[in-house]
Amino acid sequence: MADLARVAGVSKITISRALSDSPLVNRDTRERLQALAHELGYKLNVSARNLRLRRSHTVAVIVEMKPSHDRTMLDPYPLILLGGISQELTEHGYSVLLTTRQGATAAAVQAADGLILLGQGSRQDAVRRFDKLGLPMVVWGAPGDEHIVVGSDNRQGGRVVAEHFIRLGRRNPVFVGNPNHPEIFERLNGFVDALAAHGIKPLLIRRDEFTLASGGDAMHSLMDRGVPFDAVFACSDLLAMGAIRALNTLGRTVPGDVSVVGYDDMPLAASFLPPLSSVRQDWQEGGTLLARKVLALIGDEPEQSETLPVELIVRET
Amino acid sequence: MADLARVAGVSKITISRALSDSPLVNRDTRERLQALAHELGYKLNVSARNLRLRRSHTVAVIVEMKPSHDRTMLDPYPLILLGGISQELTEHGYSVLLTTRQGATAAAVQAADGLILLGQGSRQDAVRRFDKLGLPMVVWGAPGDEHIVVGSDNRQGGRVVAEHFIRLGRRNPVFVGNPNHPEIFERLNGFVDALAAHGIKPLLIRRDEFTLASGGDAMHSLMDRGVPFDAVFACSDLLAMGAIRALNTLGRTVPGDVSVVGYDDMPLAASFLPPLSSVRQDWQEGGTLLARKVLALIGDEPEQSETLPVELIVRET
DNA sequence: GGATGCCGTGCGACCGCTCACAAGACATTG
DNA sequence: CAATGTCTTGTGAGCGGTCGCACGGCATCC
Repeated sequence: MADLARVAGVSKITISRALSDSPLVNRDTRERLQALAHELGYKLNVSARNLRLRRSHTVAVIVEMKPSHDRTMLDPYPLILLGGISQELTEHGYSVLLTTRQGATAAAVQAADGLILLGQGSRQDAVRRFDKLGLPMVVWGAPGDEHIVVGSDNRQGGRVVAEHFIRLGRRNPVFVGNPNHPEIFERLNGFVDALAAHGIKPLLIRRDEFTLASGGDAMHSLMDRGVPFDAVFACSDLLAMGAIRALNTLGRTVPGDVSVVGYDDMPLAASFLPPLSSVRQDWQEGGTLLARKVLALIGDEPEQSETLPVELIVRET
Repeated sequence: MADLARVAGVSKITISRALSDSPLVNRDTRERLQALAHELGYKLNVSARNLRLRRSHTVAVIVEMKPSHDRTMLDPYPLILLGGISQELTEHGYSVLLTTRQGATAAAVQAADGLILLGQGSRQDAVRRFDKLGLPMVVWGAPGDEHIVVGSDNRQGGRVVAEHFIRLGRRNPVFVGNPNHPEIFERLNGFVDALAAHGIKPLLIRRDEFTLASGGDAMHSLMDRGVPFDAVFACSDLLAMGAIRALNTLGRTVPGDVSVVGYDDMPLAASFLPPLSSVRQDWQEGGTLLARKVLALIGDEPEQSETLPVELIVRET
């Protein structure tokens, strides 16, 4: 910058002002200096500016990346969140620093202006760990009192499925999933409450893995125990698909004998045989919202948790 | 750090050295200062260090994130790459700065010590754009002369499928995919070459989208044209699944009448009905390799392109 | 005419860290 | 005893920006 100043015949500070479009410098000078900087291929030193301004224009996104550990970062859908976040932050001149929980001790994270936590659903302790960094922070998941949380309305998700089953005349619904996970616990709650209004109490089959095998396994154990059931609410599409396959093998038809609803509405759900009914969340919007709230917090504006509506996509199952 | 130094009764530089485990300071002093720093909750100012050291310990990963634009960042599998990259970089004290091509002009990218490009397969021009940053750079994709590239052996991928078809006695194979994409072009080449050794010339059905619908559509157009075929090599699992569904609808059995092989071996492939044969790439290893090579380049060590072997998983189709 | 104001620009300091270099304490050597 | 070396610590500078404050030039006002 000193070089540039010498070439242009002005002082460093004028360059600095010109490049940041400050109205303090004369319009003509400003444009001349900007053109010159561009021409000479001048690149601002970000580290220097970060040091002086005491901010980094960076938001750290901390994800759970351990494979096969309830919902992992490698699931495609949570990743659309990342897309939404990235887009929104980029638009506002911020960068995304991607880390795992393990890597979050790395130096660069501490330099971030804000924090977004994804997929930490079942680990409130992990979330709390980041409190002490004292950074503006927004969390994806089920709302709680401790943090600013953005998430889908999982309770509504459970409710709409319950109402769907009621409408179909189902009387013995089953819930398959892991209620330790706060988001799924909410789905279960919504499901149970809405059914209770009709005097129905669903059966809970606890399954921690979100896999086809796990869904199939759940159906087998149900049949083995001889429990009567005519509807399955699986808290992921893969579980639902696994369940349907298993039911067919076991000689029960879907949706004839049993109705099945999944969660997330993954692209394949529509072309599954039979096409899978599923609850859709707006991940993209969620990401945008997460980003917007961190930015607001960074700008010292007050913010609050927010819940996004979900939509039941009724197909054949 | 000055404060810390005052409290500890030493100079700034001794603190600095102690915290970076420099052997220059006495072992006891070092441990005492480290303990003190930890106790007082001292956090190194990363921006200051970056400025002084003229490096950021950050690698920018540039992905293609536009939805529905050949392979997008939102496909799950390319994302395992990101997992591998992240893990390897974190282990070496580096951070991942995630950006899209659009966001890559943002200040922070220029501060990165290195660059990894993902999913820019069909846009060599885009890749070239980053050359002028003059940063150590590694690209995922098909090998070329211009850059250091890490990628799967797509040619081998095509070859093993060809050999598989030959072994099954198929004489009229079809390739479905987008040959404009360099990686897929390689698959096609390997496929064509291996078949040529047996005097067979496959048919190419050009499809740009990697969707079920597109796969089905390809089969319909084949049947409409009355072209005889007994094997389909689809360059993605979704295309393959769509093709199988369509073939069934059209009254042709898989694998009775037609053999089908997909690509990527996504988790659902194994539980598809019938279980899908597919070519598997080692994404995780690819990510690790990408990261390792950037780090080497950053450390001024010479590096070269590398190709990873693929594996044909033969299932029922 | 001098006081007052605005506009555009520049000087010097400083953000927090680490480098080159120096220097004191002590042991070793001839 | 001085010369030399090793070990440990400190001094001052500077990485490349931006902030507070000051300054000169010109128009405006009474």
